Amino acid sequence: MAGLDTKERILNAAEHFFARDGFHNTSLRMITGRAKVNLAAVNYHFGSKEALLKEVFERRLIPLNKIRRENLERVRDDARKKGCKPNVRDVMHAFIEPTFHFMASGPEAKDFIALIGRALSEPDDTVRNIFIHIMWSLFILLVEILADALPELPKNVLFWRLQFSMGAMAHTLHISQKSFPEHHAFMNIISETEIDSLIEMILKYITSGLEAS
Amino acid sequence: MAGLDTKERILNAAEHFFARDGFHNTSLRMITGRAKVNLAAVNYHFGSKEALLKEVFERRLIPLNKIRRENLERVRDDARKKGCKPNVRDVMHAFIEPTFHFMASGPEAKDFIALIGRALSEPDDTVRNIFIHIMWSLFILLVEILADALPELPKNVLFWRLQFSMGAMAHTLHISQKSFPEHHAFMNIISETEIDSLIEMILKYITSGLEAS
DNA sequence: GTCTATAGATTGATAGAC
DNA sequence: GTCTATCAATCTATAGAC
Repeated sequence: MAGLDTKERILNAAEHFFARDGFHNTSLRMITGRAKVNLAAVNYHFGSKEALLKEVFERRLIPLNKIRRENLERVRDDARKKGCKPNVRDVMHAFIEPTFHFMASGPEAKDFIALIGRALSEPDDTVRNIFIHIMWSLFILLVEILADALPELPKNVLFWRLQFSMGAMAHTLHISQKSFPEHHAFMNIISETEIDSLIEMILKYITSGLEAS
Repeated sequence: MAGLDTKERILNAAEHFFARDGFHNTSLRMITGRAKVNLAAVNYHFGSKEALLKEVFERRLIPLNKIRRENLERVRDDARKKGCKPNVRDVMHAFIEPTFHFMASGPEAKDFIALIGRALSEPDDTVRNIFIHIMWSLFILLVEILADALPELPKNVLFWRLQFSMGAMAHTLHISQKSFPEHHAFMNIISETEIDSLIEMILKYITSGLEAS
């Protein structure tokens, strides 16, 4: 954190605590303490705690969603060129892969991944609304392409299966940082799982669930 | 809330706010205000805010898990009698159905369901640890029976697929009380979905994902 | 831009009268 | 068991010196 400027140090520290303890359970003093900046610096640079949270999300999600959108549009356009339906596995891969690979890109990335893994289920609507607002248009694009890929599936069934998939995804991102009680054999399994095989496993699971007869 | 005694009124009010706003974002004053009891009554009857949370969980989870355990053991014993493997769908039905049907049992039940739908992904470990401690032995039983049902599946793959299923389930319980941005057609789909068809949909999705080749 | 100091509000918990 | 009153700690946010 040495060479970074104040704003970035605050963002990194906030990301860490928001991910580990949640938004309301993190105080500005914890953040400024870890970032080694003055307490007043948060309000000087960001205006409020909530505006800080918004920037924590946007710093990572805007570039990440740009990649996801490009991936999704490519899958859709390729299918159109070939005159066939998009492949469900390809669609979900386009959506999922950037997030999971970002997770493996470094230790600070893990903080953020744990945060978005829980964003949909945050208790109060502060976090949830900021997250959904950023994600919504991309989610609609995903729904539309999946509807092309699974034209025979009733819309409400597609909606629910996509929600199941979002839940599976969010929970997976979330627990990648958590521990389990007792010294159970499963504990090691998590840490030993490589990121590529995890992507492979969740893609197979989700694709199978989405395509169920 | 009129005829109920103080302790039960506090439990109901706490359940409501813990589910809606989360543990740390709920104050004892909110709880006692809704329950129409004195502020000091919480510490008199429960000892602390955290002990109150524990009782909120236990009041519903202990009877619910008793049913789930009986269901699971019945599925396992039936399969043993017949000398065949347990059926994956039957196993997951035994685990899932009591929760979803409890959800439909009344308006207060919805508060609790939203709470456990988020328990696994709560920001801080207060809520999560209490929940996991109550659920752990049942979860292990579920894992063991599923391992019998899917003997050819590597243990780490089974573990992850079960985690995906838990995520799907938790997210589904959680969003059953939430709204989505904009007036999107999907909004109506949620509220119109009947509980039995929701159970059917999630069972089909999860079973298909667990059994994927 | 960074600091100290503090305002102003809210919190969980408790003491003690009734 | 229920009440009032209050403590001690915490929080976000800001004012003002440097």
